[in-house]
Amino acid sequence: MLDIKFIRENSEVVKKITQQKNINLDIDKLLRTDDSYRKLKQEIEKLQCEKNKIASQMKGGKPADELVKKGKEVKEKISGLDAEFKKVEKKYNELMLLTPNIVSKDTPTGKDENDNVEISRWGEPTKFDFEIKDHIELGKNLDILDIERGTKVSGYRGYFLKNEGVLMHLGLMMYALDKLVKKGFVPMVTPTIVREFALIGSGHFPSGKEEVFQIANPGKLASGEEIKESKFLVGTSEPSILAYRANEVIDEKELPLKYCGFSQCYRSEIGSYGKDAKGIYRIHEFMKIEQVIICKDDLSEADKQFEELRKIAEEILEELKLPYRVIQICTGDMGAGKYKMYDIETWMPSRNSYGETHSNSNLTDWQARRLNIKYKNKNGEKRFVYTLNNTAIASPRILIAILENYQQKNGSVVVPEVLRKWVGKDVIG
RNA sequence: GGAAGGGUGGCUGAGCGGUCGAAAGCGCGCGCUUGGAAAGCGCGUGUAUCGAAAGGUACCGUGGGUUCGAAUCCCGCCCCUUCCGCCA
Repeated sequence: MLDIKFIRENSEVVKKITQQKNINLDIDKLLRTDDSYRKLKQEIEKLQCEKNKIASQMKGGKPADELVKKGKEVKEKISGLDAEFKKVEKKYNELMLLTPNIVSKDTPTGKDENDNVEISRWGEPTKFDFEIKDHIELGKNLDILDIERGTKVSGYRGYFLKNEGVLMHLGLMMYALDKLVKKGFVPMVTPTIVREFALIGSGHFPSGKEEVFQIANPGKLASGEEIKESKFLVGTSEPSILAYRANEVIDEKELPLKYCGFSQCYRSEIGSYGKDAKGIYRIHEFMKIEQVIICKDDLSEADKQFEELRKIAEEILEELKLPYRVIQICTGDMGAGKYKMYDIETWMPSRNSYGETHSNSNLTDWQARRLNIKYKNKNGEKRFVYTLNNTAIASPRILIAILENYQQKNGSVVVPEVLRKWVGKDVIG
């Protein structure tokens, strides 16, 4: 969310960014709603003042008929206006939740992913002097990945990891976790089942709701039991970590807060049925270590943390010796809440291209406003915090890059050095 | 799953229809006292929103209702605690 005052005073800026982010939202309508929201509120407050005065005249003494009558009249007026106010307030809140964050000055303006800008590259696409196999074939031959039985059991986009596939998958998690803990991040195992407010807070709701699996629908079951509240499966531990601090005021001394969340992640992938249909690039569930930083509302501080998050992800890929590039995401490809965003893409030989493995975002106070997370600064003022996040590692997608880049002519796969401790061998196969 | 009791300010906790934005204690801040500190004493100490200000309004888990008037009464929901049962 943005500050409504900011929207009032900079409506042209907000309109422009709404358009640049391809968001279907009428800012003028928001402003009109805000206007009637405030007018109605003031009217109601005036009446409430009257109501309170009448009531206080009756303190102690016996109710005077005349006053009771007057009080009733005021009450009716209030309830009339209140119905109207509730409607306007609801609309206002809906529109506010859809309002996008502004973006950093260096964010490229663009329509879609084709306008993203590559800003750096590490390593060269791996060269092979033999015919390469893709991760599906490698995984099958080495008996570490079974997609056929995965779909048998789980359906489209299902998979099993087996043997060294599992050791590598979990080894990646432990490797990343270990690194982050050493860098001072607080490790967290977070809920993957969350209430709606967490997803509204992170900005995954209301737009993007179809991306999320809902696992409880309010209503009566055939058994007669009643489900009273919706529950959802998170697509990343970010919503859980942020909601962990919802409605809190954090002491400035505690900042920046650095968390790394470990969780299974669920994505419905509705709207991308035909996309990346093969292999384990686009799947319904995966594991991820996510980095989250909560810092004070200072752009240069946030930028520093943002770059730090990026550096950690790069360090991980470099230690895994996987070629990657960093892309700066343009306005049209960015997501409503983002102020600045990089994707890191890792070289995937079978795709003959880089594939997204990390996503790094600075949301400034856009999430903090939704979740009501503040900090108290040295002057005793309460300010909304800034929030940032980046992937540390997400698997099994990263296994595509590892298996394919590390494959050898005989079909075996060399285990990246940093993972050998967990896999227990140098070569698979 | 059964039974009971609860959710009040940074914390503990009183209030159970008007005098309550809310006692008291702790904590915190300022001052007095002191060689300095502790103790003691005095004063202050929630948030949001509208307003230039005076001041208004809202908030006692949350959403409704009753009432001239609700922290207090009634209902839904969320959460917590205790006991029993079941269980990875």
